[in-house]
Order: sequence, then C-alpha cells, then structure tokens
Amino acid sequence: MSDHRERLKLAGYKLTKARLAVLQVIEHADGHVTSADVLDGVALVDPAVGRASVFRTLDLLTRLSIVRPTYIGTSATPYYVLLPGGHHHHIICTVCSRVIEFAECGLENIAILLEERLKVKLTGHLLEFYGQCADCQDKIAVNNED
Amino acid sequence: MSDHRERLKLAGYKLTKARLAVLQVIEHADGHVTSADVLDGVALVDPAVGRASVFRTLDLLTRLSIVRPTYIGTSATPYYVLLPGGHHHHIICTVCSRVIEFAECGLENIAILLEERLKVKLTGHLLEFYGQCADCQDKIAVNNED
DNA sequence: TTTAAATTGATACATAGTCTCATTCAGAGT
DNA sequence: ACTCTGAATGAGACTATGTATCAATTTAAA
Repeated sequence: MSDHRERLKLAGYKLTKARLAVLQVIEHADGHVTSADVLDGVALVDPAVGRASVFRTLDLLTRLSIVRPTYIGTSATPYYVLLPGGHHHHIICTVCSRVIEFAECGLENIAILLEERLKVKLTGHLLEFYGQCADCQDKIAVNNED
Repeated sequence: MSDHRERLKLAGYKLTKARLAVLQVIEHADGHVTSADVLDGVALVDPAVGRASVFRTLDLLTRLSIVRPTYIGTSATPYYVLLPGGHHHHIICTVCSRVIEFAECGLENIAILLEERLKVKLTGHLLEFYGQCADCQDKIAVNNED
C-alpha cells in the first residue's frame, strides 16, 4: 500500500497533501472508481484539495502504472482501477456492465518476449474480456423464446 | 469488413445511414480514433448525420464488441480501437503515449477456462501493456547522466 | 405499399476535465 | 531548525465532450 508513496518518491515526485489524499481514497475504494468518486472521497479526507489537483494526480498515477483508466458501460467517464503488482484482469458484461475480476493471466512469458523483441520496458498490463455474464445470457435466452 | 454490417443485422439493429457512415469511417481509419475523429470523418462521408447518432453508434459498436474505447496518454476522451476477430493487443508508452501493436496473445486457453468456470460467454478481449518504448528509455537514461 | 417500431437530427443542456497564474509547500542543503 | 527554490497547488473561469428530449423520418417486414 504505502509502496505507492515510495514509487512516487523514487520517480522524483513530491508527497503532497493532494497526492496523499487521492492515493488514500483510491486504496480504500477497492475496485473501480470514477473521477467523481475520487473527487467526493478527497473532499471528505482533505477538503482543501482542489479539483484540478485530483485530475493531475490521476494522470500522474496513470503514467506510473499505479492506476489505469478503463471504460465500463456507457459511462462517458473512465473508471480507475488499481494495478496491484502492475496488473489487473477482468471481464466486463456488455449487457449489464457488471465487472468480474479474475486472478490468473499467465502473461509473464509474453511480456518477456515483447520486452526483448521490441526493446520496451514493461511496467504493467490490463487484460479485459468482453461478453455476457451468466445472468444476461439467461435473459437473452428467455427473450428469444416467444 | 462488411461482416460488421452483418453483425448489426443479426443482433436486430437496422442498417441506417448514420451507422453505415460511422462504420465506414472507423474501418478506413486503421488504428485508434477519437470520437472527434469519427465526428469529422462522418461529416465528410455523410453531412446529414447528426452528432448524437455518432455517439449512439459508438456505444452500440462497443456493446457488440466491434470496437473498444481505451484511454491513451492524458487525453480525457477515449480512443476507439477495432477488435478484428474480437481482440486487439497493444503497448502504450507511458512517457510519449506511442502505441505499439502486436499480434500474439495466446489467450484462447484462458478464455475457454473462464467461460467454463464463470459460465460467461466471451466475445472479445483487449490486452494492454504499459511501459516505456525504446526511445523514451534512452531519453531517461540521458537525463540521469548529469 | 402500408405500417409500426426503431432510429434519427437539431438543439439546448449538463458535466467532465483544462488552463492560467499568483500563492504555497515539500524537502534538500546548511 | 531555517532558508531557499522549483515543484505543485487552489480558485475559478472556460472549453469541449457527451446527453436528453421530442417531433419527424426511415428501415424493413408484412
């Protein structure tokens, strides 16, 4: 947890109140948070922190692969997911927008392969599957029965 | 290509001018397009198509896993990527926002495993790696030399 | 051709995110 | 502890992205 703070420091960024507040909010909200959620949370944790700084921090955390914005449902605003250990994996139901997380990915080998071949340095990844969850398949099946 | 049109039909959606225009624009713009790009493109292809329909169609294509919005760089607006064959894979440089695409993913096995275990029906996926491209690693190395 | 439901375009609107700039603050050096 | 400097901030006006409404049109099936 507090190693996120470590990462900021190591990368040469100051541990300001604004950044600490945003980190605290995101870490405590396990799962997927919108910028609005973060704004609300920060307003409680430290009301002195301004709007712009929240957005600036979300950008920064994204650049450091601590967090990753992703598009869920029809919402126009991104959801930010923590990338603990640099990665995250989930399934998004394209009907009801439910998010189902899962652990395994077995992508280490591909990562190493890509690093060698493309001379890139990889710090994280996100794997998203799209489809229909069990409930939504049932609904569709029922609808098609008439 | 025109099997996207097929997919719309099969899913019970009408092939309207607005939808055809959006599809045409996205298919011809190989790579990553913002909604602004699509709006501009559609204005050329069929000026009668309205703003709202473009957004509605982007939503629809997302729900059908024909396209997937993803956040690149600090841009607040998503880039839409085609998911040909239902999937897409790329590396995003967190420094310069360059996007490097790659082909392999070897995720079929995981997909099958997840479908069985979670009773979901998967129609597509997106795999994103984050890190620094070759050029940006060089720049950082140079900066640290003084 | 007729018809009904789906879809649309226009436009006004809401909201998310950005920019600017004077002020403050974190943290390194002493 | 004190000072100093550039990094970071907050306020708030501003821009632009996406949404809602609704009468009018269009698709496609009968």
